[in-house]
Amino acid sequence: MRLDETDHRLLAALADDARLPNNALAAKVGIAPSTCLTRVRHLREKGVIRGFHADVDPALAGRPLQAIIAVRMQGHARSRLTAFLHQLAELPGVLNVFLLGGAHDFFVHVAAPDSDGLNDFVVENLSVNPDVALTETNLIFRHVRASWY
Amino acid sequence: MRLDETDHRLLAALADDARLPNNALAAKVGIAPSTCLTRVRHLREKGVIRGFHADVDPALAGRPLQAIIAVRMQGHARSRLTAFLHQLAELPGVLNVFLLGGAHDFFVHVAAPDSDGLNDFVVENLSVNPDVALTETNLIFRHVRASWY
DNA sequence: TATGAAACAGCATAAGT
DNA sequence: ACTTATGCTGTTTCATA
Repeated sequence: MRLDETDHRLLAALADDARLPNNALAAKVGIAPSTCLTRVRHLREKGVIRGFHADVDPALAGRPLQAIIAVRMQGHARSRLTAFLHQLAELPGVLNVFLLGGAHDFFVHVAAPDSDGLNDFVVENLSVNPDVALTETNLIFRHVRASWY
Repeated sequence: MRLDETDHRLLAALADDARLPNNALAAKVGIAPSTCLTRVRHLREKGVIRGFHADVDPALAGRPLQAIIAVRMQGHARSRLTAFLHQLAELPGVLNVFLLGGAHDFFVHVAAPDSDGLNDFVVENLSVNPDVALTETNLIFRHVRASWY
């Protein structure tokens, strides 16, 4: 699939404001509303746009403490990596999970209510798992969601 | 600010689908549309909802190669951390920037068109900066955006 | 394939209970 | 906080180029 300049401008506009009405979006990009509608629909159907999400501030939603936990698995557990990836993503407070190549196997981006909650998360969901070799918790002081789009 | 059960359900629903119409949202949560409208407005005004964004697949938008680059700064550059944080967030291809406590100062989550593009990013934006002590590039094989909400 | 017009449907808003 | 009513805007379809 090939994206032209107009598509990129549509993506940029919707990444900035997912609720931009079709009329306003069309005007912003310089095409007719009907054209705009079909283009956006195509972008969704092709999977270029995966969805529209509200960006909730974890701190104001009761989880002020964020961390990225680096996880290394035991060598023999390689076959279970993908299953574990999705298992982690279902846990409360988990924001993102990254499957990596390199020194670590996972980065788990998590938001916890407090220090105890974070510790509990690591112990109960990671350390307790015999496939997990080691974890390394990095506290997040600031998180900037970039505008790219 | 205190969030009740209804607020949490609103947040969960909008985090899942930012474009859910107010009517449908109200029905889903079990409140009247007008009540729903005012509650969502409050959540936005208070900053609990920071915005609504389209989730664009970087791979299908011309940037199939993702990485998380760990960055350590020189000791004397601590005062410039925040400025650098926002500077990084403006660069093309940058998805997230995390300011950390611990062994590393930053994690930079970036999407590049290819291997050369990724290398260029690290060299031109990080290595070239005298405040940067070292970088460690971790390739991302899979990325799951968790459903928490 | 993009456009423009016109009919339709559906929502946001604000009143009153 | 809910219900109802109103005005309006987005959305869709179709014909056209």
